[in-house]
Parts: sequence; C-alpha cells; structure tokens
Amino acid sequence: MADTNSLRSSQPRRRSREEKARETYRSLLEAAAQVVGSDGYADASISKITQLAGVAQGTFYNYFESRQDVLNRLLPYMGRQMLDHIASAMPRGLTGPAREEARLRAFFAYLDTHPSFYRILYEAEVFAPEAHAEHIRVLVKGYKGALNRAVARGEIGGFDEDELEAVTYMLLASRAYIAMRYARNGDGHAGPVPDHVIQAYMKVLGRGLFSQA
Amino acid sequence: MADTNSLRSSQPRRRSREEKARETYRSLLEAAAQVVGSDGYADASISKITQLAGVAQGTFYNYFESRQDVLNRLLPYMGRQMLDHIASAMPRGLTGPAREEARLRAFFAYLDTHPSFYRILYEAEVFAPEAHAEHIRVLVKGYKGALNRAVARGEIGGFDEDELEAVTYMLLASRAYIAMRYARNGDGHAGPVPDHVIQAYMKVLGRGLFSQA
Amino acid sequence: MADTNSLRSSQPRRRSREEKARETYRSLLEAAAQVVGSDGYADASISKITQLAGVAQGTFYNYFESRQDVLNRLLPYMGRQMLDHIASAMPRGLTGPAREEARLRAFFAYLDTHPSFYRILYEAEVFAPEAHAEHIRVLVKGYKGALNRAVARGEIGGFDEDELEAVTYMLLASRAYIAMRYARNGDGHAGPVPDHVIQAYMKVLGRGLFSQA
Amino acid sequence: MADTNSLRSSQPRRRSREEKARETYRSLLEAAAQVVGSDGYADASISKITQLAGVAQGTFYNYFESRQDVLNRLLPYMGRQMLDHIASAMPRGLTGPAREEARLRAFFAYLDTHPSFYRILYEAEVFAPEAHAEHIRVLVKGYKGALNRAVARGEIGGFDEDELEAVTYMLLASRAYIAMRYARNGDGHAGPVPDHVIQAYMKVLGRGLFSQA
DNA sequence: AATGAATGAGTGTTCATTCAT
DNA sequence: TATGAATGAACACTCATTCAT
Repeated sequence: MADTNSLRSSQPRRRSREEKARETYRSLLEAAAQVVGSDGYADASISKITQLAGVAQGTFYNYFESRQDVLNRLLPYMGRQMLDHIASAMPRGLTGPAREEARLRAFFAYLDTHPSFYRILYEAEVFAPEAHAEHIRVLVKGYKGALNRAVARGEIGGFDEDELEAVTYMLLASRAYIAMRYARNGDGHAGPVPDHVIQAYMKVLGRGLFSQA
Repeated sequence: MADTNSLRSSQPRRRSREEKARETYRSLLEAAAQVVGSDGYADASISKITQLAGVAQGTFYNYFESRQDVLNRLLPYMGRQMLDHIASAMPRGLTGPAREEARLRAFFAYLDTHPSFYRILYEAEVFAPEAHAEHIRVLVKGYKGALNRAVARGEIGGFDEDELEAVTYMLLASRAYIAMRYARNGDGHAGPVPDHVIQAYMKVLGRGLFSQA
Repeated sequence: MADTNSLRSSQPRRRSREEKARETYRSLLEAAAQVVGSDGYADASISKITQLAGVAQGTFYNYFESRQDVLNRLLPYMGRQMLDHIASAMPRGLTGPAREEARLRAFFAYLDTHPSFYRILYEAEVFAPEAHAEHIRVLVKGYKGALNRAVARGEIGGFDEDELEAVTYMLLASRAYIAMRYARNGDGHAGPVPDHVIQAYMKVLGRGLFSQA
Repeated sequence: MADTNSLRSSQPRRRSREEKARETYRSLLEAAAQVVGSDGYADASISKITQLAGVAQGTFYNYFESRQDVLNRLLPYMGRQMLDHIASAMPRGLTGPAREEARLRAFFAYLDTHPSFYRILYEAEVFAPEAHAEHIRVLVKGYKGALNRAVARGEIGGFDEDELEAVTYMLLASRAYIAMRYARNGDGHAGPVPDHVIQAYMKVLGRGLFSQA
C-alpha cells in the first residue's frame, strides 16, 4: 500500500516526513510534561499543551488518542529519563552504604535539574494510576535487585525475601517524602537537600540495614 | 467549630437556629468526605455533595466560600478524627519499639475501618496542598515529640534535632507507602497489613533507631 | 425536603417558579422544532436552539439530558399537536370515503400551517428512530381503528385483519409522498395540495377500498 | 462515467494511467456505498471511506470535490444498479396487475439481497436531497410510462395524466412504507415481505386501478 | 496522481457560582 | 436561610479540507 516507487530515492523524502512527525510527537510530549509540571495533571488542557508545542489543537489527536493517553505516557517517559540519569551518574565500584548514598544523591540531583518530575510522579497515582503502578513496579524491581546483591555480598543480613520488599518500599517512601519536605517549596523546587538530612537517612540505613545485628 | 455536643440535649426546642445550621454544616462536610472518599477530589462536585447532604445546591454557599473551601476543610476534619482514634487506641505504658509498633498498627487499623480516609489523605497533596502541608506539620510535630521523649528515656541516641526531623519524615513516608502497597487494592482497601511487613519495619527501626550504635 | 413552610402562602411563589420553568421548557422545545424544521436535525445545534429560545447554553441542560433527548421529544410533541389539530378539524357525522377525504385534507392543512412538521417527521426516522417508530405505531393504531369501524359499518369488505394493516401503511405512505411531492418546495412548503391529486387519491381508495368487489 | 468494461481486456499493460484512476474512483464509490449502507450518511467520514478503499485521505479529493459530492453520487450509482437489476428480473410478456405484482416482488427481492440500498435510498432525502429528488423523478417517469402503456392497453381507465402521476407517487410510497414496516428490523433487513401484504397491495390496486369503474 | 500530517472551526457537555424568589 | 433555575466559561474531541512533499 505504500511501496509504489521501488527506489531508494523515495527514502530521504520519507525520512524527512517521519522525522518531522517524530519531532512533533516529541515536542507535544515535552510540552505536556512542562505543563503538568507547572500546572498539574488536572489543569493540563490540550489547548495549553498544543500552544506550548506550537501546533494546532487538532494536531494533538494525530499523535495521542486522548488527553488521558498523553498523561499516561508522561511518567514512563520521564521515569526512563530519570533512571538513565541515575545509572549514568552512579560512580563505578561503590558498594554497601556508600552505593546507597550515591543513588540517593543522584536521585535528588535529577529532581533538582528536572523540577517538573516531582509533580508528574506524585500526581500520577491520582491521574495516571496504571502508569504510576508500573513505575513503582520497575523501581521496586531494580531496588530489590540491588538489595539482593548487597545480601549476596554479605553487606546485609537477617531479612528474608518478603521483608526485603517491604524495606524497598520504605526506602522509596523515604526518598519521596524527603524530596517533598526538603527539595521543594511553593514554586516547584528549592535547591539541593541539606546534608544533615542525608546523614540521618544514612544513619538509619547504616544501622538498620547494613548490619548483621 | 465542630464541637456542639455539649449543648444538644439541653435545648431540644430552641436549637432551631444555630443548631440546625451547625447540623447542616456538619452534614455537608460529612457528605463531602464521603464523596471524596469514593470518587476522589476531582470528581467531587457540589451537586453530588449537596444531594448526599439533602440540601439544595445554593445552600452549599451559605456554609462554604467555594468548592475549594470545603476541600480544604476535609483533611483537617478527618485528620483530627484519625489522631483522636489512634490516641485512644494506644495502650498505656508502652515505651521503646513496642510503642512505635503499637502506633503503626493503630494507624493501619484506622485505615482498615475508614477506607475513605486513605483517599482523602493521599489526594490532598494534589487538591488541597495547604491542608496537606498543615496535616503533615501536625503529624511531624507529634511524632517528633514522641521521638524526643524516647531520646530523653535513653531509648534513642546519636541523632541531633534536625536529623530527628528527617527520621520522622522517613517514618511517615514508610507508613504511607506500606499502606499504598499492602493495604489497598483496586476497590479501596484490602484488609490488614501482613505481619512480615510490620516485622521488616520494626527490624529496620529497632536496629536503625532504637540502638546506641 | 421541600416542605419547610407549611402555609399556602408559599404556593403562589412556587407556582411562579414552576410556571417560569415550564415556559422555559416550552420555549426550548419550540425553538428546537423551529431550528430542526429549517435546518434539519443534523444542523440543529444546542447553540442555535438556546439562542433562539433566548437562554444560555447551559440552561438547555436543566431541561434536557442531551441533544438527542430534545430531538427525541420533538416528534411526539408535534405529532400530538397534529393529531389534536386533525381531530378538532374533522366534521361530525362523516362516514365512508368522505370521512377519509376529510382526514386527508385536515392533514395537508396542518402541514400547510406548520411547515416545520414535515421535516421533523421525515428526518425522524434517521435521527430519532424510536420516536419515529412510536409515532408510526400511534398513527397506524388510530387508522386501523378507523378502517375497522368502516368495516363494521359495512363500508369496507374483503380484507382480513393483517391485510388491513398493510393497507394502513399504504395510506400513510401515500399521504407522506403526496406531501413530499405536492406540498413542498425548496424552502419548506409550497401551498395547498392541488385538487386533482386528492381526486386521484380518492378514486383509488373509493374503488380499491370502499367497495365490496 | 462508470462503463469501462469494454476496454479492460484489450490493453492489459497500458491501462496504468486512466484505467487505474477509474478503478480508484470506482473503489472509492463502492467504499462510500458500503460505509453509508452500514453507518448511514451522517457517520460516513472520509477517513472511513478511504480506509475501506485502501487509499490515503488526500487521494479522495483527487476524485471528488467534497464529501457532499460523493454522497450525491451514491444514489444515482446505486439507483441505476437497482433499475437494471429489476429490469432484468422482470418476466417477459406479463401485463396488467400481474406485471405490477412482478415489479413489486422484484423490488423487494433486490432490497433483500442489497441491504445497504435501503439506507442509501431512504436517508438520501435528508443528506442528498437533490439526488433523491432526481431519483424519484426517474422512477416516476418510468412508472408513469408503464401505467400509460397499461392505459393504452385498456387495462386502466378513468384517470387523466395528472391523476396518473399522483397515483404513481402513491405506488412508490406504498413500496417504501411496506419495505420500512415489513422488510426491516433493527439490524438492517429481516427477510422477505409476507405474502398477505403483497395480496393486500394487489387487492387495492386491482380494484382501485385496474378496473374501469 | 498519491500521500498523510496539519489545520481550526465547530460541537456537545459539565459545573462552580450567582441571585431572584 | 433555603431554594434551584440560570449562567457562561471552559473543555475534550471530531473531521472535512488543504498542501508540501
């Protein structure tokens, strides 16, 4: 249905169209992220998004099935970005509590440079619950893997598999609440997390988790 | 603002004016709580609330300035109820980790018997941010007091004031995420939190907090 | 819920409100009929209707559940009007073909004075099929009754019950097509039906129906 | 405009240009007929039509001026098909009422085997009024010719030219309403028309038309 | 001739809020 | 104070049509 010209010559043209489409998709998604970041999911109207993306309202529906569709895609998109960021920011060779601390700092650093992420993540449980659940699932899986490797290394002991999952939730929870309290103000964000907070976190973890009791 | 119990029985006839108004206010607030609990803040329309309260739509604006106004009052109202419930459920004389565990269990028990509270609390950060912040502030204050008393009793050591606040946030966070993961399913709630989760929580706390390291 | 004042004095006020509401309902319905009559169901927008009725768009939804709702009510409303008109226009004491002719002329007379009715009726099969089916059912029932009485009077013979129903449909059909051809032009209507058309109709009927063969 | 059959086989290679275009035109028209038949004119979108025809949306406008344009062409296209079908299905040599009955049965038979035609025909008065008027004009002309021949044969008498036209409308009307009532259900069609209905039709006609009174 | 992304006017519908009664 | 009809701004979404490629 699309192969009338059997020559290569049609490819560069095609490419250009496809690429343009991809760009439009990208700019709509980025615009949505920005709008949700500043106004929240509830006030993220199609009109705001398309205006920010510089396209007509109707164009939106060439790329997304509905408003909810784009909201659902936001967290996966940003979440992957965040994980990539953290992965690339993690120093090699760290183990034990030091590794945990690096992970925490990388997370806060990402938050600091991507102020819209907090709101996208937080409100997702309300406005894009499936995406949120999936995001948490991914995070938990990665985290549990890390904890299990620490167990294998003998850094952690005395927790069975199920308990380790519960601990994972506690760690993720602590991250989120610390971010809420110390890395935000009314506008969106308020600079880096104070050191004493990270120290407290590490103290509880160092004693509570990284010890054979 | 909501404590009229002492007057009710003494003036069975004359309560018409003020008393009736208070009743209407109360029933509107309760209706709002119920609606938000089951439909969420976003879908809590004035029409639903007034219908459930059994008054006309216009009546609503004799008691609240706006829709946002009633949403703002919801969490303080329910939060106080929850704190009272927990306070009265706490066994006397417990100290140390045992006291902490009792508090945790009381919280989960309240959640289990008041399924609408979870949603009111959780969505509040999105839809009634100031009320949510205030609620957290109240919780933190109470919690920090408890931790300080534990410090005074010599049960906890090695954390300065600021660090203790950070720890408080970690504890509240853990509560919330554990509730999210273990005390809910699609409908609203899914029975009590499994014991091994509470054990994991207590393990981390017992080692991480209640120890002189 | 509505009986706070137990006195009559509240009734006149009530009445006034209720009456006003009824008026608004009426004017919306009439506006809808007019708009559909001139623009057709497809182009009958809420905005046109409310503008013509002189109320805000939102007001529409205090009286009708949806656009389709008002479209559904149009034919029953006009259909009853038409039947009332015909009933009151029918001379007393006529029987046989003369009675049939009077009925036909009354129908065309109604059409002539209510030009929107033709379109409302005709397009209803497409846009309000249930209302149309019900309308036809009512018409057929009335018509069959009339034919059966003619049979009882011995004016008609040689048709069994089922055949009589089929004949009813032929009569209604003829009415409609004659109206389409002879009582309309582009605008909406084009004056009365020529006499020779009615004569042709009566000839076919007189010989075909009102005879013992 | 649609008769290219004679050329097809002679130029198997060269048909690329013009022939291909005709094929596309044809497939768009057929697609439109199918879509309108199942979804109705109102829901026949260009997107549905082009999708069914297997071409891009833009291609549509190389063959039709507008959406309305294709809708206008539908009934003439299908109507001719129907007339051809009926003409070829008519037994030779029939005259009088028998001929009329055969025509009626052929019409119902066509409807039964072409369920989409009913909708295309019926809704045309609403959505393609000019095409509908033209279609009726063609039908009437053919029918009047048939009746005139019957008059010439002495089978029909007592109607002048104008009256005969009115009768024609009555016959077409009866066809349509009988089809509406007896040859359709919710889905689209419901099998053949019962015999007693055709008998009733023939009785009225036999007495009312084919008699010298 | 064929494509399909872009357009934007237009639609039905919702709902917090107002206000005359 | 209670009522509930009226309001109108706002929204998500559709689709015929255009046009650069």
